[in-house]
Amino acid sequence: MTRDDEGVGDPGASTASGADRSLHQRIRADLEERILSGAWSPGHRIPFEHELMAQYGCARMTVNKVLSGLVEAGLIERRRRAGSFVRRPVGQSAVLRIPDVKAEVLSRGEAYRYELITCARRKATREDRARIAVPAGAPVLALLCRHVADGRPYALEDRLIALDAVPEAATADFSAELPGTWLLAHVPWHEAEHEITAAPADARTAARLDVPVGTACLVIARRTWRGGAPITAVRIWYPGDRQTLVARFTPATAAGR
Amino acid sequence: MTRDDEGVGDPGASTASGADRSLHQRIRADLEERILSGAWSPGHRIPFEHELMAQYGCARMTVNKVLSGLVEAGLIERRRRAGSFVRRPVGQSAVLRIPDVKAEVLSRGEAYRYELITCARRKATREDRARIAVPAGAPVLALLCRHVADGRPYALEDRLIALDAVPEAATADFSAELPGTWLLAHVPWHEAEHEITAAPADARTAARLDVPVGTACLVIARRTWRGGAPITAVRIWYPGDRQTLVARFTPATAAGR
DNA sequence: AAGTGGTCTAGACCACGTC
DNA sequence: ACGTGGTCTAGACCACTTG
Repeated sequence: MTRDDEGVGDPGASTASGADRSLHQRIRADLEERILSGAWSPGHRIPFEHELMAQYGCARMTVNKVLSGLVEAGLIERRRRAGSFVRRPVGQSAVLRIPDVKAEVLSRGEAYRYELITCARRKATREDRARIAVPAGAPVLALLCRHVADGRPYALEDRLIALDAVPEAATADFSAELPGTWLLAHVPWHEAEHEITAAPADARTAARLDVPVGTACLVIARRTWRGGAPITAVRIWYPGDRQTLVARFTPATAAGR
Repeated sequence: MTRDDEGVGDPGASTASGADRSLHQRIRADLEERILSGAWSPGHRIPFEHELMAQYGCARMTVNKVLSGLVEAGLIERRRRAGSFVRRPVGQSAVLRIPDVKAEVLSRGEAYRYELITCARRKATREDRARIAVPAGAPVLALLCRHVADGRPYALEDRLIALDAVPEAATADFSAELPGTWLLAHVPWHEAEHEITAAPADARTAARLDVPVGTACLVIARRTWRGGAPITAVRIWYPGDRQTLVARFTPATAAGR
């Protein structure tokens, strides 16, 4: 009756790894291992709920919780009457984490410094409004700042903040605090869009980054909204030879978890 | 006793949006809406399970399923005795989806063509082994191919395949089928790493992409493993002025969902 | 038509952390 | 110590889908 009188469904439970976790966690780990190791390849039919019940000697709700979790994680899909099947990994798509600049530099073991170059309040120009969708004439804060690693320019940050959405930004001291950090603390975002592209450094950008004109740069543009209203738009220029974005992941992280 | 005799917890259920979904889906949508809209800001304490039970007139397991789902989605965190709280959005980090080249081109509404330029089987050179960690002397397949959109070179793909791991690749016809697609169908990957960088096009690459030498290119390098064994390493060069990677997401997608 | 998953209930005991 | 979440049970009815 209890889950302890069944040994069949608990392969390797006597080893350290299977100990002292909850039953549904052990079942989930078992199934995930089979899927991620390839033992159950995409399309493979997972045992029915009643079979897993018998194997692990537990109630149906318990295996159901596990299988629902695997669906939410994108590892399997379920069809009534047919069964549960291992999902094919998501196309060629992938997921990439972009750390913030300061954390990035510090994690490379280099000294970090930040410099505010310009900070101007103005009514949004036509050019501004192409970057951040505020109404005509709405006030924006335009920031230009430089991230410095071990004394060398590391990245250039060019940011607009919609002051209607974030009026407190007008009085914030961005020479002391990173704009990104300040915004995150004061205005949680709810939607964001990233655009990554390669572009040659124009004369002004090249001078500020201390690289030759035309140097291939990685440009990351991020725009964030809160409830549909634009908050900020930022472009970060990285000289291409110094910066790479790296991501490591498994299908589980890519598919939904 | 049943869930129908309670009106309090079901705001807006009479509208079309709340109809005919399961109870836990409606509860989840309710809570997610409050969180993502900012009505419940980060740190806010969500009602206790027993409160939600009363509000929605349902069993504890039902609200528990909802709250567990929100944890898995990274939207809340729960502490015994203390309660459930809205999570702070993940740092400056972000998530980016990289679609595969063919889907990318077709989604832009352009005609897609693919050309195999070279396909060579060889023992891994020192240079190959810097890209793909196979044993010395192990056989690899080296492919070079071009993706063409509306008749113009769109991207250059430079790929190595470990033949020890994927012997069937030796006999595959890569002039007919995209290597990436073929691999995905024959060898599901389990770990992958991406590296994104900007680099100037060297003479040979520039010629094959039909751009001036030195053009800033976006280079995406992807390596995949199966159970720790390398399968393939690929570099895709995109002329920077034609290609941008775009990602749109909410904290839920970034945090773990 | 049969069997699958989808959903829900009304209990229960336990572990843990805050009070 | 108390109340929270964590987990689990042994049922139940329903909807869908496939054979």
